[in-house]
Amino acid sequence: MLSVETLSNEMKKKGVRPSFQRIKVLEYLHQLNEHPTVDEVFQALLPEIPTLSKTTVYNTLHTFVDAGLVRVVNIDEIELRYDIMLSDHGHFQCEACGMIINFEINIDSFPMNGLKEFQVNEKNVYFKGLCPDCSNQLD
Amino acid sequence: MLSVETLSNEMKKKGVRPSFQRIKVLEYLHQLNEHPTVDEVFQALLPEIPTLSKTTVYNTLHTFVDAGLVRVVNIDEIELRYDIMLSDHGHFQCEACGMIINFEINIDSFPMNGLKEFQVNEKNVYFKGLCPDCSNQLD
DNA sequence: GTTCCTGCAAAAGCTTTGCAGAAGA
DNA sequence: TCTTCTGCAAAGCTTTTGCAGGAAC
Repeated sequence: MLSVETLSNEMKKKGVRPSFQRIKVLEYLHQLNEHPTVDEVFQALLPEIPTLSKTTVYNTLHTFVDAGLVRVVNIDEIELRYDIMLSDHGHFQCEACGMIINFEINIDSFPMNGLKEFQVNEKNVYFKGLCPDCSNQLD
Repeated sequence: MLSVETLSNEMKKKGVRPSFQRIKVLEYLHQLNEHPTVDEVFQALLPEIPTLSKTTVYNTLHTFVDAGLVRVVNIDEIELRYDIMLSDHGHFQCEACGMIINFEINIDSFPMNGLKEFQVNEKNVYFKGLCPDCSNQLD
């Protein structure tokens, strides 16, 4: 559990003003360590912040993405998801239960052709399939 | 330019009835060889098929995806895109002009950990950055 | 005092659903 | 005849925008 000061400093370093709502959103992303949708963040914080509005969650997540505190994960075909883990990694989504996990992957070592003159700023890898639990249940 | 028979056979092989609208959509995907959105397909075919409805484009693309004739590309954060190229490849999207290109990539050779017990059915790689043209214009 | 943040309400945009008529097997 | 396909209209959902009040600097 990260302290409020740690979270505040993380934001200040990126030029984001640490409001109460923003601290709570960032705290939630850190402790969940998953890939929530906007609505999941909103629903999770609503009991603690009854006056919270979904607009604020949108604003906050956009601010975080712009500041480089959070990454957008574009696996789900309906809703955007947000990931606090900024280092290069892949995502795996189970087609049965929908869960998303990170996995280590060395993206720089990819053998690729045709991008020699391109300036690559962002690399994303996502796989889909069945997680072990769902795979066993289907047997 | 693929003939109507070739396109029809491609559909029949996958159990899709080759209607006029479906042939036109598949023909467009083949000849464009890019990654259009639903609306781009719709706008492109509207002059030729003035009675075409966007619902039909949605229906057709869903049918194609279900039949394995087309893949969904999930790069753009707003709209879904459709790709006629079924072999493994990566996508690169230019952050300035928005264009999307395919690039060769040997996904099976990825060094990865943590997915040993997972059944992987689909692999996606997309990069973002600047294409050579936009990169030069910014200099 | 000025700028930034929050959150309600409304709008916008993409996608899906219901359904009736048309087309095809 | 029976199933499938098309396309209009309406609904559903996620996300964005406008704006007014409040908080922070």
